[in-house]
Amino acid sequence: MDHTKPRTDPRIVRTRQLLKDAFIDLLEEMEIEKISVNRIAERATINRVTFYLHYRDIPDMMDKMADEMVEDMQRALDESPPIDSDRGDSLILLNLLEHIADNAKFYKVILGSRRTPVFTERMLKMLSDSVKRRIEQFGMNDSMVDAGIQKDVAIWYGSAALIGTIVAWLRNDMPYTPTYLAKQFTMLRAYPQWRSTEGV
Amino acid sequence: MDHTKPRTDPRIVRTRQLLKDAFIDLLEEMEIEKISVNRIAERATINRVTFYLHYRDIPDMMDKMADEMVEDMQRALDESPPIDSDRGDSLILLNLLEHIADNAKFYKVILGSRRTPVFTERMLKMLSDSVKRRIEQFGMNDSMVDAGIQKDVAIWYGSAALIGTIVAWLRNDMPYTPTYLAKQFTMLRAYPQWRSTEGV
DNA sequence: TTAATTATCTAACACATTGTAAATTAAGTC
DNA sequence: GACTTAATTTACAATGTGTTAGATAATTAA
Repeated sequence: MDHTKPRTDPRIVRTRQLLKDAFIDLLEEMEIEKISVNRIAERATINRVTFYLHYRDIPDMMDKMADEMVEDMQRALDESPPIDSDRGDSLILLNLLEHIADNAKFYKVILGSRRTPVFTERMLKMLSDSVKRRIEQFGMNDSMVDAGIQKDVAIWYGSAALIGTIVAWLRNDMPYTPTYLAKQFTMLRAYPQWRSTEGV
Repeated sequence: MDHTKPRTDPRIVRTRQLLKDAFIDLLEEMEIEKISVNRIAERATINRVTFYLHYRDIPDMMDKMADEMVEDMQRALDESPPIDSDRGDSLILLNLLEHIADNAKFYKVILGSRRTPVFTERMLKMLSDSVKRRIEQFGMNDSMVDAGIQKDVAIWYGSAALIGTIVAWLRNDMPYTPTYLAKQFTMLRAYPQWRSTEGV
């Protein structure tokens, strides 16, 4: 089999980049309901017909952008050092947080927008898969097992807490450094979270 | 001032109910992008023009439905007994979970749909306000304060974990009873969640 | 029960958006 | 420089949007 990739035509790269940039641009300015293929093409200075040569429709474009986002995030996670130190867990997350901070404009628009759930959905899936793998590899905390906590509930809880915190962090214009936030995660996991008289 | 409410015309009640039911119906069948005012009116056996007598457009309709949803949820929370027993916290949540279970069809469609973030957004806001009020009333756990956990991060983390777990519970067709899930919440808050070698 | 009120329906309109097609021009590859 | 492929232009039918004006039906008040 020939795996020499054909090196895509620069025109394709250029067009897709222009379209994606235009989309992010528009998302900053208006609700997604108001964004049409017309507007995207106009903003990208690309003919509308050309849009359809690359994407079936806007949701299809968003799907593909979400694919790329997840790939980037996964790459950031994979670049992390192996877990060996006792602070390994926060270090892994740190790389992800730093990757997000480095591309803050993109992530703030895409994850912070109130009407683009595709992206948060995909990120949630990635993180919960990741949490799941680790739980299956290492098992749960003994005290959790003893207490009768269901594995799937722990996965739902943990991954939702992660992504929700990251999204809130972005929406609030990242008031903490990635390092500081990563430490907060470690502590939130390490300490019981509420007194018995609290909670919703 | 005269506060005798004018008792809304039954035709208005009927029409709005038909429109909302039709919308939920369609959301079960197709992605929101494919739902038009045309289709909603047709399914509701209501003239399309009549739709515009009640709502400005589809997002406006969703906003109003989200308002009503939050009102219902808040009512369920308010009906809860005051916190006096040492299991008070899980009992409060229990009423919310039971309310959701009682209206499972509606909530599964509305919160489970991958493209209707308005509703999860609003629920997140309500829950995080609720978590915030309690934290401000009772303060955080001493061990959390000592560890230097930020109040806002704790709020983000806790409310995102709550809503994410509830949404996952719905999407998985509620494999646990409300009571059981409420207990899981209590335990997840009471025990450290990961060993030091775990986490994303 | 009748009269007044108000919600819904009908038909029509201008306009935007969608998705596709065929022929032409421009850019990139070999 | 010849070949290949991407992007453009122009055009089209179909669908959706939001609004208007007048007719009809249901509700309420006298």
